[in-house]
Amino acid sequence: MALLDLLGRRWTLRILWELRDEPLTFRALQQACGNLSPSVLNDRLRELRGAGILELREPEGYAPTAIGKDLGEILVPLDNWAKRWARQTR
Amino acid sequence: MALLDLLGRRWTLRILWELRDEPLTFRALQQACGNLSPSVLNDRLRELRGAGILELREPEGYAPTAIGKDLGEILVPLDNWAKRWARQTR
DNA sequence: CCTACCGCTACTATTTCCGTAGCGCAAGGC
DNA sequence: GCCTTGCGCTACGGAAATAGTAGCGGTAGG
Repeated sequence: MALLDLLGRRWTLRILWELRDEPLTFRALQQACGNLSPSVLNDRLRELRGAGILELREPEGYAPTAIGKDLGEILVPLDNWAKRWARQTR
Repeated sequence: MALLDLLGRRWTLRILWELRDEPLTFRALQQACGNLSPSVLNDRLRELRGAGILELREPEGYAPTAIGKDLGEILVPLDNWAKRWARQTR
């Protein structure tokens, strides 16, 4: 799975998560991720755009492509799992 | 999502993926991940054990816990998505 | 002109990761 | 006894990724 190499980078999953329901500008995305470094953010965005998962739509900002949206939906069961998991580890 | 911080580390997803259907020993797991450094592998294993997702079962090796198995199953749709994605980006 | 926002780059410091070697331990031959 | 094999794992130095801060060039509006 080459995908795991792409997703297994810091912030990649988080970025997809933040963009799951609305486009965000570069800076809004940066804030949403807790003011992460613009250098790293730009690296991730370049990778995700290169992979055809995200795109930059002026003037709304960054948004998932069609296939990117599908990937975003896979994160929903992941979120549900995370809630159960948080309940258990507490 | 604190989960994304945990999963958004190199090799974490890959480790879960490799353990999805059978337990592996430390070294077998290391091989399965392309001979990754034992130091990093041990870091990830410690984190995943601390999170209650994996456990070390003697003598079979590392295996997902009950809740860890559930997480592993979420990776299946992710794999399906990856196949479609690979077809498209080609 | 000045202000405000945009995407993004440059640079350095810190953290993480990689690669290699090898420890201590237990089990199985000989 | 004692040698080999495999186990989980640690130590350590160098390489690479990430973080943090400052600021560039561009556009739009007052």
